[in-house]
Amino acid sequence: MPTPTVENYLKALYSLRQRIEVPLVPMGELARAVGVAPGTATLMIKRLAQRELVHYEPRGGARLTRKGQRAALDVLRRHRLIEQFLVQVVGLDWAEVHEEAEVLEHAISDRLLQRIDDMLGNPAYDPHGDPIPQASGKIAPRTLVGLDAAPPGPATVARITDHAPDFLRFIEAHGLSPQTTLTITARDPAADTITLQHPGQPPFQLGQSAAAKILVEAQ
Amino acid sequence: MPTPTVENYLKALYSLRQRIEVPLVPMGELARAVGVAPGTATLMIKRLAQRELVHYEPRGGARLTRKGQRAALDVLRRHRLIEQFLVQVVGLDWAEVHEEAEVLEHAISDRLLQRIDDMLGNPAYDPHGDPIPQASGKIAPRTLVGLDAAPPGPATVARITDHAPDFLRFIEAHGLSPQTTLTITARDPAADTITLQHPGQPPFQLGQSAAAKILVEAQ
DNA sequence: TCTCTTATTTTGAGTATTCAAAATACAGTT
DNA sequence: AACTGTATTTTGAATACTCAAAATAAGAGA
Repeated sequence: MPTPTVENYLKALYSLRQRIEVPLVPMGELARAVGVAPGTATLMIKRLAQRELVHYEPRGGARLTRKGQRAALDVLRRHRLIEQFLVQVVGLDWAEVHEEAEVLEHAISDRLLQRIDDMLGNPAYDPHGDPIPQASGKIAPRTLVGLDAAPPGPATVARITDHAPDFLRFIEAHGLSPQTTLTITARDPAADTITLQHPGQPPFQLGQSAAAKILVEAQ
Repeated sequence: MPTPTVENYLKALYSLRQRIEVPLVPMGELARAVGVAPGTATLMIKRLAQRELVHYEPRGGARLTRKGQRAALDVLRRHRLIEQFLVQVVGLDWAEVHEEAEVLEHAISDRLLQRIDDMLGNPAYDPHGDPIPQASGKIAPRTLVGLDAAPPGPATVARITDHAPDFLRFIEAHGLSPQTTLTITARDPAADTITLQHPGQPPFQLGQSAAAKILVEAQ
């Protein structure tokens, strides 16, 4: 029974390992992600290593063990199912649900989670297009490309990797929510922009860094 | 911003003061209600007194201040709205929702609570018939009598004061849920039972202590 | 090899909560 | 008025988490 704090460290470790493709997550990174002083992260990681949730190399960094990854996926499942529930059933704005889920994921019981999963019909993705791990810990595999790296032509938005409310509102306002299909009409490496177009609408530009946060189905 | 622990002490103080009609709640009572050792309760109450949430008389007991009562009603509101939501929207069994709400009441945001309140149409009562305090802290006043003290004749169940899952399942199985109307046909002080009857059904008995936990509208 | 910078670890200390057990106060006998 | 039982308070210690600042290690450059 990990505490909410422990769950947050595991979750952070999991997603940092996804982003940065490094064998070990350095303590500084982790501390920043969790929002604590570096020394605090070191201390906590040593405790987690004792519980065999992480593998820790002093001055090197840490990585989840299989056991730790299992626990992290469990939290992620709760988080994403709650997000989907809040949008689908409760009708909250998808820009707001991340913060809510951040807290509720540590409070929800297995029974309630199960009920929610049933109500939603075992969804595979949350409102941001993030895959929802199954109770077994399995995740539906998908190959996605950032909009910045996708070839010109038609594309279907699959996932938004930045959950900041402002960014999500921008995404929504520009019709870039998951499931939307649009056309990549041009790419300008010099200006660092790509040009997109919705059917029957004027084309518009997106900067490279914003485009990178929008993943589309790989053709 | 009280911690979950503090909220639980305030809630316990509030309901103990309802049940037992005493000016001060003794530390022993409180400790038992919160589930901690007596010394722990004393310690905590002294801290709460410093924060002006309770009035404390050493060797006498404690009672909520106006500020403390406000905070307690706030928790109670969250708890009961969550219960009503879980039964009404999520479809959980009313015997189970108490424990769920016990945890979620400390995790839910004001925004989500507001949304739930709207969805449910500002309910005045939760599934057990307990009144839901309004955001302002007001509670709809009602005069109820225990089934053990109600006069013979027709009666409408309004509130079940014992939230133990087993008892609630018993209540449900015997058609004694809130809103149900039935007839008190007899009262036997010697045998310590009262006899009830649903329209068109055979009468049945209830012991005095069980009957006391079932409140009906006072005629 | 020496030195410097930077990241990491260690140390000392604080908050919030808890318990067990010793000390104390009170109330009710006798 | 002394005695006893019970409830309460105090004390000492533990757990889980945190920070700030001092100490240390490792890599980069001279």
